[in-house]
Amino acid sequence: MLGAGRDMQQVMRPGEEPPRSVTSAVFLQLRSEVLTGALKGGQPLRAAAIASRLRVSLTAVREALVRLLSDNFVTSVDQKGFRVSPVSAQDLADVTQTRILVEGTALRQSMENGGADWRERVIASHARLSAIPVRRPDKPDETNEAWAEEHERFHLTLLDACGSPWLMRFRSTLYAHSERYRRLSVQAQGPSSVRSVAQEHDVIVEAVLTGDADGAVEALSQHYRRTMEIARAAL
Amino acid sequence: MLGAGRDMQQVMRPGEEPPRSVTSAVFLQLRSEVLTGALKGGQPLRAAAIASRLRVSLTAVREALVRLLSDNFVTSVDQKGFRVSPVSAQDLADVTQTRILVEGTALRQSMENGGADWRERVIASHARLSAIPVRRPDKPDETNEAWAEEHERFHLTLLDACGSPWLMRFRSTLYAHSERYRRLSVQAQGPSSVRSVAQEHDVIVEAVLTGDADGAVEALSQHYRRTMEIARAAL
DNA sequence: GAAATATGCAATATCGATATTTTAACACCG
DNA sequence: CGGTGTTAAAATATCGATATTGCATATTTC
Repeated sequence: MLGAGRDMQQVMRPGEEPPRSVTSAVFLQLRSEVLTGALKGGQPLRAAAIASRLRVSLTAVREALVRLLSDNFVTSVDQKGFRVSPVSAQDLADVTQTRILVEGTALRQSMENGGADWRERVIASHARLSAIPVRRPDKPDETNEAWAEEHERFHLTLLDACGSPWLMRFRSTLYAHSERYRRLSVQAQGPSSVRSVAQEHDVIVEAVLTGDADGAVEALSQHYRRTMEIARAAL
Repeated sequence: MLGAGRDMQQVMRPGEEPPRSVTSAVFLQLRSEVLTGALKGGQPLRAAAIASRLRVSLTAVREALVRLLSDNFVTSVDQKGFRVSPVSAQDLADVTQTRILVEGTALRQSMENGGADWRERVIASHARLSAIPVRRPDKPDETNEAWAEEHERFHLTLLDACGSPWLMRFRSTLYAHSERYRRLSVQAQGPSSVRSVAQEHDVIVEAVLTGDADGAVEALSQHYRRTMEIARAAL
């Protein structure tokens, strides 16, 4: 199965290394499937079925499922197995609000702590992101994975001078959940609505470089609220 | 092993049900040992050794270890196994600061959303906590487990009207880590320093009942900063 | 003598098989 | 009918054994 990564398109996250164990490979695969919506919220995850589908032992699948508990992508009850965590409008609102709290705080601290090198990395990451189209011309109704990866890297860079491993940990989880909702909405509405995400990023970066913390946090918050509004329509 | 819970004193957390699987029992046991300091920060966790100590299979131990990753009580690297997460002054500061952010926000929201029933539960929980001595007369150099459980229940009650599952989830993790540091400091300094924790709780409750959100958050923050100061001395 | 490579051992990871528990279908009784 | 107990099937959880990997030490090579 360690070779299976090659024929199974997986959602990659910044700084993530290729799996060095079967369990990790299964974990990445299942996380991808939850994230992209191949596995739907509320759906039971039957270890045996997954094991035979991925040609892997039960043990490896169980361990991967337990790992998914960390991010709250699955839930479990003793003797009753695992389920994909459900999606809901309430959860979307909660994810968004909590994310604004966590990332807003982290952004402020990043702006305080970050030096010239940090600002340069923000500029560079922003430039890289701007160069990637949100949708690929050949597949306009799916998420462009290259964009998605660079998009997280950009938001990560904005915050990574904050100096708080705990905030960054929570950020990571909340980002992943936001991303699940975003992908759901992309699937639901097709290529039609092309929102001006790029412009929103521009506003954030400008405020950051100006040193306007309140403005930057507000722009970031708006960015997430808009993401939420669009995703809510898709539920 | 499911019977082993009886002869292994375990740290219980509010609302936690007794384990219905071997894996859960091992998980609770190991979490207790990390929390109480029986397993020290940085120490490798050898699955085989734990399995034979607890008379349980490797699989159960591995699953329990993977579950501990959720709370960041252990870390792991593929092919290199598991380690107890280290403690440090920086981490203590980060836990405390992040906790103040999360719980401060949750407390504000709780005060907005919570009705008369909530305020009554706060009063009741505070009363129950006040009736339990911080140290048991017979074992003055250990944590009184009954107090510890009610103490978390009190802090939980303060926030549980906030309406944000995500904040409550993060709260739970941060509380557990704070508790680890607190227990380290109790062991380090013995029964000598009896801080006026009860008074600090009184101040919080008074502000809550008065409807003074800023005061309540500030009192809560102070409470945690003092906890941190004492714990820092023990590192 | 230092760097690179082999070797044995200890620890991790994976597997297939088995035990236990839940679930749902169905008969039985009130 | 509605509830209750029984039981077969399905799913989860656990185990012991094996394969794989990493690490420290010894050995070779330059």
